[in-house]
Amino acid sequence: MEFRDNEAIYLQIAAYAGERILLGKWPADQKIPSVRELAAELQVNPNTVVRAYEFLQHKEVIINKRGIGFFITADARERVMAYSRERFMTNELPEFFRNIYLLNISMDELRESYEQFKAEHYQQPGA
Amino acid sequence: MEFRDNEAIYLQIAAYAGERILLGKWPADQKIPSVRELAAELQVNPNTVVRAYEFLQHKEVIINKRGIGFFITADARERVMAYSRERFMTNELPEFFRNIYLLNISMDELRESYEQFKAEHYQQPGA
Amino acid sequence: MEFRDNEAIYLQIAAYAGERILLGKWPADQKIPSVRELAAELQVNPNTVVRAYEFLQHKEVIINKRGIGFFITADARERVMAYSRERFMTNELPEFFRNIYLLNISMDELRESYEQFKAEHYQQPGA
Amino acid sequence: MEFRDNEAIYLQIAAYAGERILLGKWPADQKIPSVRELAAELQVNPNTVVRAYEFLQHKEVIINKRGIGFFITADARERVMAYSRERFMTNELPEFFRNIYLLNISMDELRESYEQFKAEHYQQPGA
DNA sequence: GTGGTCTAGACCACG
DNA sequence: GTGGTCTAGACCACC
Repeated sequence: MEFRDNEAIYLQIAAYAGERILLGKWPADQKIPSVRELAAELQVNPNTVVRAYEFLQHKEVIINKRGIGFFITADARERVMAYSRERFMTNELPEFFRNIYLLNISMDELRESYEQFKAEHYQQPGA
Repeated sequence: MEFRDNEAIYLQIAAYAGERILLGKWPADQKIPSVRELAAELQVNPNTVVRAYEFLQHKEVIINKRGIGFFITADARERVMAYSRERFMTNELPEFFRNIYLLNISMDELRESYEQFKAEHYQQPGA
Repeated sequence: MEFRDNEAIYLQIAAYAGERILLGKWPADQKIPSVRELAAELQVNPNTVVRAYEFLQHKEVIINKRGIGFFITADARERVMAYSRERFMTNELPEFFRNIYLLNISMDELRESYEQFKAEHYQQPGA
Repeated sequence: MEFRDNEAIYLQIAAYAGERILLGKWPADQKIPSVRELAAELQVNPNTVVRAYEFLQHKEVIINKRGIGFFITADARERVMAYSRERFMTNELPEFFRNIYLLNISMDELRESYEQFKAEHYQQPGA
């Protein structure tokens, strides 16, 4: 995994976890990698993973079973969806609309571009 | 003017200037507010406006006539359009597509929401 | 039994044992549950019960008869009372007073709340 | 300032700030010490103060004005009162009642002890 | 000057 | 083994 430098690494890790949850790859009650494991895998300092997990724990997306590790909460999916949508609506969408207006980009262009994006990134293998 | 806290203030000021240029409110060759004027108006540190103007100057959108002030360059509009579009396409759009896919937001929802946004922000009163 | 997450589980188990002793439910010389029994009942790691029993043994509240099990000591009640009171007076009470002062909670409120607490938790049914 | 070792230092710092706010020593809109200042004063690592300030910021008790520092929010007092009371009621009070019941401590003893405590710690000089 | 982040490394309690 | 905390030190963007 490679990190963009315009966003804190620990937030990118949290976002990555959120994405896995939304995609159903980390179902409820499943144990997630330990701090040390994930740090080794991502080649970051364990403290950075700790910060990411603190964020998710604070959002009640994961929960710590002491001495054992972190687990996905029962309603993690709904929670991730909720705060992601919240963030999207208030932070990203107005900026996005402002940009496409000023740059004179039409919704039809977007639709086309989006189809291509989905095909590239989320293509189902059996298509 | 109020600033979002997820982006540097000087960049928001530069974006504000870019918007005025794109909307034709700051035409070519026009003098723009002095650093001190704008700092006072926006209630920010003058250094912050300096950084914004440095950014615009570096993009050749404004030019400094020493002792007089900053002026919009002849092809400012094209330049703003160019680098804004560049930034939009490479930075924002992929992230945006990823989000609407994960959050399951349809293009039809977006279209509707966009119409409302335009009505609220860019509606000319005498149309 | 459910555990609070602001205190070590083994200490909560030890406190639970102390409570039973103070309430006279575990009289002197009585055998207490084996480590494995209690671990199974509380659904915790046996090591956790071991630590709780070590704590109580160190306080001379229980004693190990090898091959047989743990037994309540003759003066267990007095010992529990002593160290609990010690802990209460030096650790909890000052913090408690500081809190009710800052939060502006009166002793009358407390008295009322306490009566309710006793009624809920320690009311004997046949009174 | 000296720290107890049964609670994280950063939480003790946050609690110290909360106390100052409740006592009116840090009124709304006031700037609080910078991370580095407070770290030097308390002789802890700056990161530890950062964690304390993160906690308070998350509770909306302080707010960061970028490049300037942290400031007490307008309703900081109410917020500190709210979450402190919440914590007190759910975490400390039941434990406290359980203890005084088991230790057979009367409310009259407490009242007396409390008066003494107040006299020692919060005595007004002009009495 | 301000806070924000990250690394490296350590120690600890807990299960 | 697990996470939680702290230190030391560094670099950075920003105001």
